[in-house]
Amino acid sequence: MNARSPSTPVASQLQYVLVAQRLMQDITSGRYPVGSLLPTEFNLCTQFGVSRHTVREAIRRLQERGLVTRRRGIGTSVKANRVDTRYVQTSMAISDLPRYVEETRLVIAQTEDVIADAPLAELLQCPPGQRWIRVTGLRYAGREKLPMALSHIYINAAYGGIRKRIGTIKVPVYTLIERQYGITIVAVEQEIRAGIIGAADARRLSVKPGSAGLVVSRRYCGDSDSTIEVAVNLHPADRFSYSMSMRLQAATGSDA
Amino acid sequence: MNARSPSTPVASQLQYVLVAQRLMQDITSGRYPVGSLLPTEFNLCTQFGVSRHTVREAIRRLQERGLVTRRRGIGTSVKANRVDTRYVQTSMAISDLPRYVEETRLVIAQTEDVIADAPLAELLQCPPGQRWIRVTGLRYAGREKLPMALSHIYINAAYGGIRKRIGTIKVPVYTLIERQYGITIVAVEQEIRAGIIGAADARRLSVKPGSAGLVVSRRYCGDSDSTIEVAVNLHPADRFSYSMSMRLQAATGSDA
DNA sequence: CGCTATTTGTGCGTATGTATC
DNA sequence: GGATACATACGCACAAATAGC
Repeated sequence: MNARSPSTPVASQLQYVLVAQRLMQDITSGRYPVGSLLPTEFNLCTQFGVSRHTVREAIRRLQERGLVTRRRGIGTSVKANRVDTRYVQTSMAISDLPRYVEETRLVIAQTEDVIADAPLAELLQCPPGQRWIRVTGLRYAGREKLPMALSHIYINAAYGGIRKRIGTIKVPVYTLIERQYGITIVAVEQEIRAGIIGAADARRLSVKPGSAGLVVSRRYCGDSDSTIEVAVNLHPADRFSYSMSMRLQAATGSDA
Repeated sequence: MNARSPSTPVASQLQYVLVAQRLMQDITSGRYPVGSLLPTEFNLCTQFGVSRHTVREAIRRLQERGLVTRRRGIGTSVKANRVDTRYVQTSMAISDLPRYVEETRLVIAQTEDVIADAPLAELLQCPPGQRWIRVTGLRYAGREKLPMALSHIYINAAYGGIRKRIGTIKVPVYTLIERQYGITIVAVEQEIRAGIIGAADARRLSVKPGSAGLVVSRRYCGDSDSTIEVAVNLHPADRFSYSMSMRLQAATGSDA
């Protein structure tokens, strides 16, 4: 179709893209060194023969990539001469830690004391023989009839005081612990894997035995990596998916 | 939890910030639920008594925060109703994705042109009928004999120039595109779900048909949410789990 | 100190292009 | 083809921050 050389980028007919590309070239080539000022917007307008709106849209792209900063009354200064993916911080919004709990309700089926045997100690990352409380229940989303998950929540026996409050209010268990014992969850480790739902769990979840499920295990850590709570949720495959998005964080122009 | 209380004084007199705040409130409050469409730009103009330019600037802020996506001819749809949580992912950011690829090798089985039908267009978030390139292959970790994933990579036909280079070097496909076409991946959306591995896929992965698998779909977005690449990986449940850790971060809260 | 010129930031109006239904 | 809705692009005016006189 078009005999363009393989290394040539597709030509965009968009004015502001063209201007942005030209400026990026001029920055990477060293025509506008790091620390120097770009020509003024008005200057670029006449230079490229486009409106100020277009120039600003082009510079906005440079700014989003962390190449320049703009300061009112000063101008647009070059901050970097290449898009550096190493230090570009990716902030991500996890869709559901608090929201997940707020919009679902946990119906508790069972609460029992357990002593951590070897495999459980592995999961909880605690020495074997420790006492824990295991809460088992079904989690429902909104007014859905079918449960979205079968939950097993393990609580360190040291925080057993919250036992009676679980399920009574729409607050995550770890928040209950944080409030009552004045501690803070410092980190969360999460593992997601797939699994087959066995006969017993399938009956509780109202799915066919042998169907696929998503197992989400979360470990809530306090100071010095101590395990405060571990939640294991088994989701039927067709009732839950885990999604998240990561965005490039635009460098804030403030050179604080 | 930095929800703005109604009594909080509004520090900014900027029109587009005010409009953006109002819209964010209406999204988080559920007036505009996730999946619904925002009023049209023209509609918002009359509603807030501002110009379209201002409305667009406000919506741009929502877009930068990952709250909405805009599609020409359709409208502005709500993607999420919460800007941020207390937790920020530390272990697996965009910067770590390249490493994942470097430590694995992709053996390509097939490369073909496809036209996006309705379901594929949904996955790729593109209009139906568009041309894409689909690369199918098996991904191996280290020197393992058994593949860790069956990969389907969809590449926008506009970036077909990288076709021959895939698999030849240990670099992610999206990096190839970024380099050759001078564009930047601005966001990544990821979805994880469970599924049953069918007969054909099971044979390629050397697993028993009907066993469980983890499906990880990643969508790499360029500017204005355009889809540049989509990668769908099907992992046998016993060969892969997705883990990450989040550490508490001081609430950003900075709306500035 | 105030004043002015410069430069980016905000905001308005309008027109046209393009994708979707 | 027409209606709708976002995308691009032009123009203009004024505000706010800065630097220099």
